[in-house]
Amino acid sequence: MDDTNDLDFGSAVGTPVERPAPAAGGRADGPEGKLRSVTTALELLECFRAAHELGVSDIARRLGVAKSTAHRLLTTLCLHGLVEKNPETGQYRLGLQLLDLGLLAAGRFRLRQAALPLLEELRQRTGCTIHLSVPEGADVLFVERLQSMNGMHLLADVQRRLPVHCTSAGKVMAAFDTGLAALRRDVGFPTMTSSTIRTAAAWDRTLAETRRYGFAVSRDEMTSGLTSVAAPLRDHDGRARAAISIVGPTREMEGVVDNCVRMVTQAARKVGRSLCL
Amino acid sequence: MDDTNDLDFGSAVGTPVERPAPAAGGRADGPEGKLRSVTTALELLECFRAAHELGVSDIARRLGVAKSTAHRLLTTLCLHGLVEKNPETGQYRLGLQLLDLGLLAAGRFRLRQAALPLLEELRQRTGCTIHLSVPEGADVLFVERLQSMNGMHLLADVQRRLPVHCTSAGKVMAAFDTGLAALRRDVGFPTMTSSTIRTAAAWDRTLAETRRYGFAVSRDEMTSGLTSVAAPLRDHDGRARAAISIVGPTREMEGVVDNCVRMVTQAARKVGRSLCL
DNA sequence: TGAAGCCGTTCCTCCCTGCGGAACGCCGCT
DNA sequence: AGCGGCGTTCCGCAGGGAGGAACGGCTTCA
Repeated sequence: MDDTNDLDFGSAVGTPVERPAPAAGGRADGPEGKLRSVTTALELLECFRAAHELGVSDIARRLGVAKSTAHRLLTTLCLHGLVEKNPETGQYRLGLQLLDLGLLAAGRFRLRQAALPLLEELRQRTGCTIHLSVPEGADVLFVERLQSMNGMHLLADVQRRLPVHCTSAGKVMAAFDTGLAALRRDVGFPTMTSSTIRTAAAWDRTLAETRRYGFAVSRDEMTSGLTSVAAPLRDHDGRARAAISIVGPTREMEGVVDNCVRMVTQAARKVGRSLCL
Repeated sequence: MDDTNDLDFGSAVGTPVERPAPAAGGRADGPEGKLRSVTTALELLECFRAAHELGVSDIARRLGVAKSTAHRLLTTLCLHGLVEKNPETGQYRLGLQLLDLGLLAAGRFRLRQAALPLLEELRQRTGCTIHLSVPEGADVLFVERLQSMNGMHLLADVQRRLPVHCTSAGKVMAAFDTGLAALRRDVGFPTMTSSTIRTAAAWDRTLAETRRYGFAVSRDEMTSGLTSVAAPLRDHDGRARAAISIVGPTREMEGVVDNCVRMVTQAARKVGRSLCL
């Protein structure tokens, strides 16, 4: 039926994905469709792979359900904008909201895919651990982490989610995302080490500085003994959507920060370009 | 026509969903949605606007439903690939299938949007009616039609969906889409006028020729007295996804076909480029 | 170190929701 | 007119889908 998904997604990508195979295309009772109506709703959407516009009866036939059922599903999906009714023809077609959700998902995936090779290159050239992160609430979430031996004992217990104000990736994203910066200001600045930013004034100062330079450095602000350098990935509006960062032991980073800044900035720019952000 | 401006929702998402007390008949009809489970499933997807990865309990809280309900929804969505479970964190995130569906919708919409200004330009420069079409089954579907005075009486009753073998747009798409060509060959070649293609041999010959030239002309093949010229919009694989065509009275088109070919080809190329197909 | 608090997952029960079928009004075709 | 499509609405019945409790695994804190 479908499954001709030739979009080259992260095949060589790190984390695998738990997914128990698509429900075998046939009608009949899906062996393990748990929520009937949700399942048929999704099958309904799949129908639009075959045709651009479809009528109620047509869909009912394809799904093997009663006309009334198809109609009910369609109006529900319409309400949420996943499907639209073409007033000219009275037929239904995929809606903008679906496009919107798809783009939401796309952002995350394309990001990782486009970034990975460059992250790997960074790791090899620096010998440090490389992070790819996105903002989430008032925190930064590490989407990808390429570990290195260097200072591993310090990184071993690093979380996947950290407050935005004590990581270089967080600072650089907040600098180019006023919403994110404000969110953290509202939530407050928990202290992690003696170097952690702890006042709104210091926060704003840091952001202004970061905006000026275009990158951020965090020295012992999250974990003492660890330094990181980050550059933002910005979309067409200039808003930061992600960040790439290099993390290493502070004492080993001392002399090479400038070099790291150069490399991470360049990598971020490259990824941004390849994504047409 | 149905322009994208009248999307009344899109912000209808944030509604905190007040739960009717369990087991109490407090109707009060949910703010939206006829199918409860489908609606909450979609609201669930919307949750991922706020955060990249979410856990079961978190989602249950956001939706105001029981943990088990959220879990059931998630596993169902997982089965269809709209959501994935990150085995590392045990959390859920948007899945590839969603991206895929989004792209499906995107194709249709971005196409029209990108093409419209160029179609308008074509209409003004040619004084003819301009069509933007996509394949659908073994037919061609007109997604957009910019009417002109020219030969209006002939076009008045033109359908929105026509067999692929008797329109220039259909021929040019079939030429660069073997699946489409085969589908029409299977379905057969209904005769519309004396000029209509009526054998598989003629069909294949026409397609080969079209491939060679990169455009197609239909003279009286659908409606006698009407001539059209079409150029394809091809994706990165070279497969045709849509076509732009110029339609006019045969007697007025006689001398200007070459000109039309030039213009329609150029317009198609421009649209293709702006879509990064 | 043990208890308490999360978490995700499973099971069970009961009632409401969402199913199919029938009926309606509307078209285009014969 | 009659027929056979369409999309839409209504209704009654039953099974799907809701919540809640229980379980095992984890982290946290006293």
